[in-house]
Amino acid sequence: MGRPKKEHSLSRKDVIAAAIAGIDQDGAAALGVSRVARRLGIKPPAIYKHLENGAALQRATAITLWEQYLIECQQTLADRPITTDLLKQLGHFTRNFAKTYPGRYQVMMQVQLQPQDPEASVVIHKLLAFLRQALSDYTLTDPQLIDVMRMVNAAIYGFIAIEQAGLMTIERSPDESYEVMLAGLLGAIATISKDSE
Amino acid sequence: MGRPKKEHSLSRKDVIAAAIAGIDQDGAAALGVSRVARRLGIKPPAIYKHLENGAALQRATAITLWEQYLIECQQTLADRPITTDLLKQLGHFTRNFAKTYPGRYQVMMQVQLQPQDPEASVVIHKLLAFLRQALSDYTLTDPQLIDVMRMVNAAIYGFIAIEQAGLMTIERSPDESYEVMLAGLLGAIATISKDSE
DNA sequence: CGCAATTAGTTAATAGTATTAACTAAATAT
DNA sequence: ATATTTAGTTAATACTATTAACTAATTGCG
Repeated sequence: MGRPKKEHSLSRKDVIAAAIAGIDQDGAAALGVSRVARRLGIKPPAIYKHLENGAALQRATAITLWEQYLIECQQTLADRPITTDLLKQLGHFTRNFAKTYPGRYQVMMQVQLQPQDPEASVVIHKLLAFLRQALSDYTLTDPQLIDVMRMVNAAIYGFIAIEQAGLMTIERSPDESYEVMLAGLLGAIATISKDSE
Repeated sequence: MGRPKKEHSLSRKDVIAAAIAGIDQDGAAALGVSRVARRLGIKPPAIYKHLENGAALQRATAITLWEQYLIECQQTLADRPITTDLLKQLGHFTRNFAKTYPGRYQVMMQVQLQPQDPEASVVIHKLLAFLRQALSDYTLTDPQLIDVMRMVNAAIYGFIAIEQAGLMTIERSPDESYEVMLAGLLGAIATISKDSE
């Protein structure tokens, strides 16, 4: 038999949603053709009707995760008063996000997006726009902003990776340590910003 | 037949060396039980006589790569005059290393070392000692040094990942951009160092 | 020396993964 | 009503990791 029998068949979106649900339940390793198919109650080859192959499934899922992360981040920061600076709040949101959804965060950081892919390009530009807003205190050109995004993302990722690996050492609490790093990043941004004067 | 016939059998070191050779030739994906066994001319199960399982093979290989990276780095920086500051030179060496050995660098950054593992612990402490030397201009406590290593490693990794993914944008050359980021990191280190006064 | 234990392999089997090809039935569109 | 498209199927191929059972060569020892 070809199709099961009735009505509503699945879409690309459903596949990605199932992938994300799987990641939340079973970790980043659940992001594969077979695992996702099993969760949807279909056979693995059916996935190929919706996505080119396993790598495309990974990329599409990672892009969706970045989009959802950004939306959540914007909502969270919108509620809070604008007393402390936004970069620190962004840093804390991200660390929190990584703790709540370790699988999602791992996928976001490990799956390499392809800038040729228009979907990836769109979400990257959204992230840049948000970062510019969060850094409105600083004067940054577009390329400087990209430098900053790289550095911020990377530093936060590195911190979280080491923290989750249990590599944190005794003498200072991770919370404190994280504050110090975020402050350091602000120092770095100031340096970059000053450079252009 | 059990053993092939004669003399010299393989050691754990040989297995790891073969893994590294495979990574250099075919990329990080070559770091698997089957691929390494094929390269050694033995059957996959024989690998388990030298390493507990596939994950252990990955970790042991990553540790060896970090050790070799450190040795190369020390040699390279030892030759040069100490005119510019060492952190920048370390940054440039690392970016160069990643360009020369993309597979090795990917493995080093993606394989999570386990701090319980004494071998991993040893190499981490060696890296810290080297970084302290490179940052002798700054006054840093031990935990601050760890903060700095996190940040430096992560920022450089993020930069390189984005560069290798082709995500670099037009307006500024990657070289310039990298300089700016390293300068930013120095600013961050200064901030961290000042904090303790 | 000779025998036992260890070592480093083997083969065979299980189970999981991705992927392609050929097919089919339901839904859709002309 | 019929043809096409869609979303699935099954079957097959080809990898991957891992375990169990076995074996032959080497090593250690009385």
